[in-house]
Amino acid sequence: MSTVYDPQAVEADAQASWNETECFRATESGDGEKFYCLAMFPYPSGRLHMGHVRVYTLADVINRYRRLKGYNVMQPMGWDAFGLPAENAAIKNQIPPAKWTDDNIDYMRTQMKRLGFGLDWSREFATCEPEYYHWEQWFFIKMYEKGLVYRKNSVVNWDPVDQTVLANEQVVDGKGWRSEAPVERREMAQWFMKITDYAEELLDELDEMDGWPESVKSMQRNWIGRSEGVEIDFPVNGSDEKLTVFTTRPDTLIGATYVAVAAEHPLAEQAAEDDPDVAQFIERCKQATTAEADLAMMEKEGIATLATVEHPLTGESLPVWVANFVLMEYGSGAVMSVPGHDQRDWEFARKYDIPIVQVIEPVGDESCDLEVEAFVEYGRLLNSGDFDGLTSEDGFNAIADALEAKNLGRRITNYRLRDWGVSRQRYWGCPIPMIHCDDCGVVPVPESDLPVVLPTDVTFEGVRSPLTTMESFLNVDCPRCGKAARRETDTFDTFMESSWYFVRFACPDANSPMVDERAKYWAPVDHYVGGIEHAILHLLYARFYYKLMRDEGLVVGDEPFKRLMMLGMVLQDGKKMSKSAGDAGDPQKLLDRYGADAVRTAMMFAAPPDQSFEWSEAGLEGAMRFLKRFWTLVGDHLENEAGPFEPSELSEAAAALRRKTHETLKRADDDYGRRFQFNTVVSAVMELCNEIRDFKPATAADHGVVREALRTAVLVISPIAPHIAHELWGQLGETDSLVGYPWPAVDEAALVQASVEMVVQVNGKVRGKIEVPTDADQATVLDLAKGSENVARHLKDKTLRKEIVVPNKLVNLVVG
RNA sequence: GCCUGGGUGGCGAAACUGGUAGACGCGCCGGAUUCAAAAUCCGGUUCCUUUGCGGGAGUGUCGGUUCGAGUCCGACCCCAGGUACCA
Repeated sequence: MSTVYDPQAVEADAQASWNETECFRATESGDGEKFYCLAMFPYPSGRLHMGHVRVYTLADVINRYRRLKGYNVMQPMGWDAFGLPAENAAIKNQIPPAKWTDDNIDYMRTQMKRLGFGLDWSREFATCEPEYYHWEQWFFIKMYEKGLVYRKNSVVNWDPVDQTVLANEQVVDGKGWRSEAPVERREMAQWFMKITDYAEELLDELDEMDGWPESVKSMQRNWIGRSEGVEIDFPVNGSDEKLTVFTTRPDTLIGATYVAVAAEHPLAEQAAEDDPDVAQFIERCKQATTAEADLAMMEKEGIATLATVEHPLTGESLPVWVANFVLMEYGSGAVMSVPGHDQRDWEFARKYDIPIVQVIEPVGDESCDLEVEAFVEYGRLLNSGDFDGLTSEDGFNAIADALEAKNLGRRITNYRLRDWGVSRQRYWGCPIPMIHCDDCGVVPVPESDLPVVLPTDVTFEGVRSPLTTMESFLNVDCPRCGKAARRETDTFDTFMESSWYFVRFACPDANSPMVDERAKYWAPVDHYVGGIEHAILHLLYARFYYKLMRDEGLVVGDEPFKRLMMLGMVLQDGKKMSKSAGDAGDPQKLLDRYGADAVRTAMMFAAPPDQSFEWSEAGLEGAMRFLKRFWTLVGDHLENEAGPFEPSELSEAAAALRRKTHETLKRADDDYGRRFQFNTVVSAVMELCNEIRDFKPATAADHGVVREALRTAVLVISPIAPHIAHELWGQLGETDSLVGYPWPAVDEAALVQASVEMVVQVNGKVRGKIEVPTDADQATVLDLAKGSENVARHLKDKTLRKEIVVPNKLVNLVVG
């Protein structure tokens, strides 16, 4: 054994051995219960950054730990290859997106291999390959035929100078990032998938998902946003039309003093025809982005129209306003306003001198002063005619009944969740397999003509998608009537690819249909690891897609991810890595200098998985030092002859080391398997190594105890630092592969201690420590506590009022 | 704005079920080794006070519950993620 730890040599050897035995290649016939371990696949942005190192190391730790526990583990890797950055690179550097993407994949794959992840590379694919997106197109048409796909108008960010649609990210301070022209809201026909049909199931199932963090379930619940309320019709005066609004507070209906509609609402457009001021206001409303955060923080503005509606219960005439905070995308694009009992309406009414009427009074001691703010709590109805005196709950029902009786309203369940808009006006994505025919309208591409292949030999002229001007792509015969027609040039949202890739990994070569029987063995994913930034969108779309696939008989079960581990962000300059500029996050130079094990150990040791932290190289030296010490510890030990030992005949010091060994084993098992906290596993192994260092073995039996401790340390650290563990395992004379070696049982007898230290508090402050026999009775403990010197001083001349004993932990003596 | 997290020494953190706050590591200080340095090894290291024993304060801020609060409750401040076209 070399006395110097050389990570480059050790790591090359270990990796060669894994490649040779193909120990990470997964098959359905493997021994043990199946375990599908998956980290969210990366977007090939260029080089790995420390955020990637973190997520893939964490997943690999779980992978390797599960193998030690006897599972048949599958851990694949692939590439989420479509996306905006490839197009930006193409526009900037004139490199075709396909080439840019392929180069990035090659570089990142090499880096991943260098990190020693136990991946089954035979399953690798990139989503930009026609063999993959073929099935996405196929499935989309299936869903179209099923009525779960439809087309409607929806708002986009329009850059009037570049004549193109911008992503929210490409809008900076309301201006296009390249043109710097103010963006406009513009409506366009787009494809949608009916995720709202599954809203109830997506919501209700969260309650059963024990393997998901509460915070993520809570975010998804709020995002889906189920609410019970009433849909109310306000007849439009001078027309047969009705203005329909939704409210969760019909108890406040009598207090409605106006209604407000979105700028794109037909009533607003009608009003604009007669009133240039309204027309001008509507134009101004278009000078905004589509981002909800911008809209929610925007100054609330509006303009009155001459139109009025009739209050459905009082018959009173209410003015119709056009307001910038009402959005056509949400519900019906209209709201009723009750300024007395809704804070936003109150502020709006104050600003524009609209009457504020109180129709709810508090029943408890809440303050209510409509001069100061709206009263938004539930209470008792007043100024509401026949409904006066009812509680809000009863008023809700009485008013809903009255509306239903007049056929001007109905109780409904409303969801905040909106249907999934999947159209993107971009080049580097999966072509939407639809054809536009002048005679037949929209016609799906026939199954036999799939896939619609994205041409990769393209040049960017300006910023618009090359597809829009590529005649060879555009021109196609209508599959229905045979006349000349045109292809859809929009591509899919990239969340489409990431919504089912994890099923495809089970059978990456399946070619009819999208997945085969192997998917039923591997899916669902048993442990899914990824960044917290995906808590809502990706995970919700993937859950939805899995249900769609279930309903097609392609997968079994209702949910795609049994256990979910959400990682905090690795920050750089206070920002998430994928957003920060430069390549300071590139791990390459760290791998060259310290090796993969040190990088992996430092990353795992830095923080618990769910916590965000600022990456710093400071921990690398420490990790490297630890690995060197570990190496030397084993080397020194091997100079001695280790013999067998009888646990009951060990010296006190040797028994203490054995106890530490088995405590470490127990703690690590709990941290790996239950708590999913790996920084403390590293600490535990460091502590064990420190105790081995401090132990002075005198006999062959003592060396045997050290051997057991080192063997345990190697096994426990192996999921985190697998290369050095592979080498030291062999050095310690083990001939079986460490990958998948059975995790040893804890010797409970080794954990038993004769006495424990207890803390003695007086009035909650620590005043002494006592050594007592384990599980000593209360009287013995109290006697020892009161007799301890410093404690006795604090008890002197005081009256003992209370004695609290927490067995084997502490005593608290309360004096007055 | 709204939803979800987070805030503990000089720094990364630990404290799992309300029971010794700061394990483990980084950094720093002192020592050994060395001609010297690097590397390595040993010791110390929350702050204030004390020669020492000890005493006091302390987990973002303010308040509460409790024998006892980093942990539970209420209000607030700051930071991060998401906010439907970044992925």
